[in-house]
Amino acid sequence: MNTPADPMLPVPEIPHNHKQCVHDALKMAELLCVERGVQLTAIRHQVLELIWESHKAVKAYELLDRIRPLQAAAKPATIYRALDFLLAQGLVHRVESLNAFVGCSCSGHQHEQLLLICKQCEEVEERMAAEVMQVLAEEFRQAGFAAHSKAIEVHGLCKKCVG
Amino acid sequence: MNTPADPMLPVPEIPHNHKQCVHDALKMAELLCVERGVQLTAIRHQVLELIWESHKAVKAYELLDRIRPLQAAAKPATIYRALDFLLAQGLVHRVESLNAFVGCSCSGHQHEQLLLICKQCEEVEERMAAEVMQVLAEEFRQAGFAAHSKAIEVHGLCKKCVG
DNA sequence: CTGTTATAAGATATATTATAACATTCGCCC
DNA sequence: GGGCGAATGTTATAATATATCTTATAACAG
Ligand SMILES: [Zn+2]
Ligand SMILES: [Zn+2]
Ligand SMILES: [Zn+2]
Ligand SMILES: [Zn+2]
Repeated sequence: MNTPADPMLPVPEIPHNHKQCVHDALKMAELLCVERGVQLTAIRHQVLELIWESHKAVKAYELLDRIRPLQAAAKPATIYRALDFLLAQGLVHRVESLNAFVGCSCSGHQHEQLLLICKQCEEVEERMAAEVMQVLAEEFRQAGFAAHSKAIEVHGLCKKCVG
Repeated sequence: MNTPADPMLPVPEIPHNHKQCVHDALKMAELLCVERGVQLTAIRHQVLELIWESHKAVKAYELLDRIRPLQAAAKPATIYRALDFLLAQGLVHRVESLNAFVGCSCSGHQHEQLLLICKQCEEVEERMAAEVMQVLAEEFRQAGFAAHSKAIEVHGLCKKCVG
């Protein structure tokens, strides 16, 4: 259907093929939902797809506007319910400091990563940051704190934009 | 004025004298504002005092309700402007994951700490977490990311509540 | 004192984000 | 096809935040 990138060409400067990104994320989501016996309904699938249109964080009401061509009757609850589901399944992250949502690029694994949020291009990079998490765990131990969920959100300029 | 705690008594179980907390925070705020040549006006001072009533994060509209006996004409903008000022001066932190605000217990020094947010008692503990910040800095270096501001917010149970 | 500038606060309206509550429909099992 | 729970439709409203325009006040220069 779409012209695929020639796999023989060296592509040193293009860090990723976004179509592939989206495809992988959706396939993974479908797989995980089947495995877990939960329903990735049409609306939920559409919302996930809309979130994955870019690596930028998307606002709930932006999603609402963008889903209307597909779901004419969509209301805020339509979006928030889909988001609740996707968050519960770990398929998207909420970016607390933006009141926005971004696709999770590692839905299979552990969650609670480091989010690097670019002020310029608005893209959000997710990183496991294993060492950070480990040192953080030690800090909790010292503080006598039993952590349930963590959000590490950093605003700044990404590699591309820092020039 | 207030009965001071006898410094000779061992106080093993009371971790802090909150009146002292508040007093120190307000004095520090006044000092810093003078040093910086910015105005800690009556409204700003009152808002800061209200925020320091406890170590819980406070919502903007709670502050609005609570400032009305003092400022009958207060409107949302009254509070948000005061909060903007206090945030800019590093005198309070915004807790992104709660849309709420908490007094900064180290206004003098560096900012961007780790916030440990208790689900039970709702108190927020602020920690410098120097080692975490250092490892995080290394992570940014690897990612080629130029960090401007960070928020590390962890929800869970604090020492007192974890039992 | 008076004009000028800058900052703060008052006032009104509105934008943005999120949830509650209840009705209806859908998919599935029996 | 009847019953059940999950998902969605629908309406209303709550909660959070900002924009804009006006008025007041302080600091300072001429
Ligand atoms: Zn991509
Ligand atoms: Zn960027
Ligand atoms: Zn205290
Ligand atoms: Zn607690």
